[in-house]
Amino acid sequence: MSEQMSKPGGRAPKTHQPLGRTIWLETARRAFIEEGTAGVEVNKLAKRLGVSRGGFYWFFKSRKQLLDELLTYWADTSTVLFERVLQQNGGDGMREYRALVDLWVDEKEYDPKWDAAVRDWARTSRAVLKMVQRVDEKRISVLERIFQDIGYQGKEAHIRARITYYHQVGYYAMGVRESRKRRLELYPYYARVLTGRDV
Amino acid sequence: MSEQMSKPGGRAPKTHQPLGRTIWLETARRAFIEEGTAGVEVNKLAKRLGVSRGGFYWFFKSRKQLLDELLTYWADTSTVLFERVLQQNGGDGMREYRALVDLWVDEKEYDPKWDAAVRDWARTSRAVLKMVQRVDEKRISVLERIFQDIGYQGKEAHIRARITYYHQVGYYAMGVRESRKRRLELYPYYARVLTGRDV
DNA sequence: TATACTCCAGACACATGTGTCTGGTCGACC
DNA sequence: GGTCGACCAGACACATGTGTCTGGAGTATA
Repeated sequence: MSEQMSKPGGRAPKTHQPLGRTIWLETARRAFIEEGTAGVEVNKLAKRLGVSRGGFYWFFKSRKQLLDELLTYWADTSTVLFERVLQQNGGDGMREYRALVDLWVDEKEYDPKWDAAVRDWARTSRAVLKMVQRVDEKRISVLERIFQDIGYQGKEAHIRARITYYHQVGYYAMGVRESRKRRLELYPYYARVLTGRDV
Repeated sequence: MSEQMSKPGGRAPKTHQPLGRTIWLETARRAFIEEGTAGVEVNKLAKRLGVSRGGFYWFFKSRKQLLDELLTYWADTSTVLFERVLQQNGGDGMREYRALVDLWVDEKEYDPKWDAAVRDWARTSRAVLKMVQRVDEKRISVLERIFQDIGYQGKEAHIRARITYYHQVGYYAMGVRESRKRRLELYPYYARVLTGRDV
């Protein structure tokens, strides 16, 4: 969420974003992850919150506006984690690679379901597709940088970045459910193929 | 499509599949690919066909039955193409690999959008997810066989099969749009990483 | 020609979604 | 204590979806 917090000072000091708004948004996000856009219906959200729809339209102009905000929310928060990997492991390619995989396997900060739901949405909406593609490009360029740091040049770094990223997207798109233990166990095998280096 | 054929006895000659039924199904399939399950609504299908909904319920008990048939239809037709690759290139791993990639790049017989739409659906339906996972397993075992034919043993063949398949699923899930020319141009680079062999 | 069967149009009853509007409740301020 | 603004309940009008039912066309069969 960008900046609609609290009311720290007086009655409404300055940008008093009323609390209820973020609750609607977060509820919408959860419903969206579970059921896709079909789940983001004012009726259903109100039922989840145990209130009537009356308040919703005080915060949002329409259901469409809510969906738009959901998308920009995702876009705003979806690339920072990737870029942080570069900042925190500057230069050491294999360390960067490892850090990224940890991010994926942990599924704490990075939520693949959030990603997958947006990707579904993109299938039936041009605007969403464009947004998702911009995010994907950014992420792939991060991966490309990692493979460059590992020692690959130009096109090979790019191809390895794409294979690694597509592979990851496919993994989540397929809805594979493996234990963390097994994923860590398989890690070196994947790493060897994808990085072409011993691990 | 399992077994809702005809009415062999009557005047309709033999297996006279009443034409209308397959038209409804095929229209549903197209709508499903374009808009997901939300597009498979009797109202919209009727509008597409320029008729009223009256006839639909003569062929189908309900919208749910139509969706069920759509799923089994997909499952029945979705693995045969993969298995044919093995049958037609028996033994020669690199030929098999090449044949499979041709299948993917051509997008004539194999329709990735049909796949992607079902995968979206699986995100919000347990039953569909199970079906998709069974199909994925079958396909991966075909790929595993290919990598075995290339010369990899046990776990390595399995991992390479999974990377290749996940990569492909991710590619389509991301909605990448590249020219056939460019995909063929990149082919050797991918092949070298994925097969670990020169091409 | 009479009959029977396949298939469709359109009305009905019902459910569920959206967005608007009116009338409140509640707490913070003067 | 009165006022004002943030917020919510619930009714309304409307749209769109499902599934049922009735009354047919149209065509092949007897």
